[in-house]
Amino acid sequence: MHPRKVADSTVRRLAIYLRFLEEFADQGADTVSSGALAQRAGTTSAQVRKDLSFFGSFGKRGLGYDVPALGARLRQILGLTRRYRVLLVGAGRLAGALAQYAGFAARGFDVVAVVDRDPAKIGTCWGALRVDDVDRLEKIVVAERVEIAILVTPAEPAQQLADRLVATGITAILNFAPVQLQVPGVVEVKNVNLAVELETLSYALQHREEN
Amino acid sequence: MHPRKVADSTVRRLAIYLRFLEEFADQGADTVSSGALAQRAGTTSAQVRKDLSFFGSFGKRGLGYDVPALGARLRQILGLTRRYRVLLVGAGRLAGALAQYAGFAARGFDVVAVVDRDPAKIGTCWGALRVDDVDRLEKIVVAERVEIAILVTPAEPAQQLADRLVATGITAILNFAPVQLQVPGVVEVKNVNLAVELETLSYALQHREEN
DNA sequence: TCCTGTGAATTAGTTCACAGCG
DNA sequence: CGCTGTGAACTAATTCACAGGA
Repeated sequence: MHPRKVADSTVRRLAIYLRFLEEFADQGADTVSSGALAQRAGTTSAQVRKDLSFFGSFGKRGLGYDVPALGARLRQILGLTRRYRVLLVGAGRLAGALAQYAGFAARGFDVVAVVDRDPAKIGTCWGALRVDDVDRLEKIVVAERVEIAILVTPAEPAQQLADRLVATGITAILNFAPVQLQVPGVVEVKNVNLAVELETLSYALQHREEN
Repeated sequence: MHPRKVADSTVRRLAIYLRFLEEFADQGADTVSSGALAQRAGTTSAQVRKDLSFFGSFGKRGLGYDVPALGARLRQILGLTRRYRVLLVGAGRLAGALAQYAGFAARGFDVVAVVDRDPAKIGTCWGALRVDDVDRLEKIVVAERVEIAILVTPAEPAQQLADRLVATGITAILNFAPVQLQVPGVVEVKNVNLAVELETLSYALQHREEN
């Protein structure tokens, strides 16, 4: 049922399939084929079937997949049957965008606190949230029962903040700082580097004509 | 020199190496070994050497790589020896964060225009930028000589906007909308899906104990 | 017949290991 | 010696192709 190790690329695609499954559900479809999902997700039907097969077989031959059932199963696989309490470390513009981002709340990720170092930001309100002093990070993690931290700081303080987060027992970090965080093996880190994304585009532009 | 096809994963790592190379340069180092770069970037020395070897051999055996020379070469490979004119399509909070993001400007990506559909946003100013009407998208792309578009809209209008961008001749799109854009083969698209990143974290949390 | 589930084949990507140059 | 550059070996991921159930 749960294989030892599933590729990160597979997990990402499952999340994407779930998004399109919900779209199909909204349109009232009750079954969907691997081919139809693949088309929406930009992959192949074999890839969809293989990805799903790591977790069991939920399709009906000749028919496809039951839309609500597969959706429920994907949510279960992805751990989306419950809500998560998220802390934003850093209160810059990007943090502000993430705090309001409907896509997080819709998937069960609730931003419950924001901290920053800048006295000018501390105490200001973001909707229902109040920006707190980063000095109180440890207290906040405990009091708010934070499970996931999103690091949205410059590169320099990121490692030290990660160390403090890990010390409080946080085991999941989404890192937007352009550093490779050193953390114990039990801590899950996913890195997002927006500049790198643009740089891969400029690479592609640069090299396109040369083929 | 420029192989037919270099893996996306390699290009991403090159961008990351460049970031750490600049750090080494700031610290006054004049040479760096593949091992030192690997440590910072969270990979192996063999991986670093292999990645670089796709584009030539710039190291000195027994010594390592010349920091400024390798930096210049990586910038050249990644197409970062010039500046790019970027259009933001969508003027939400995330777009606002991207418009101000120092990491883009530092790498040569200049946001030269922002468009939105919402009359309440059109005409408002973001620093030196004025939010323009999305109806004028085609005119703006031409007048501002836009080369890269960043799509920061909800899912629904994204494909239609991509079609319009492609029609104007844009060949590079960074897409934050949770859809798989259908574009001609000459157009480069990179997708960023922030919710998917959190979902891979929740997957990891869900499955960690089960090993 | 249609579409899934899955071994097998293939392709892609990473790591090894060592020859060779500074 | 030390560290690069690179074929060879290995591992991972994707695609093929088809048996088999609805």
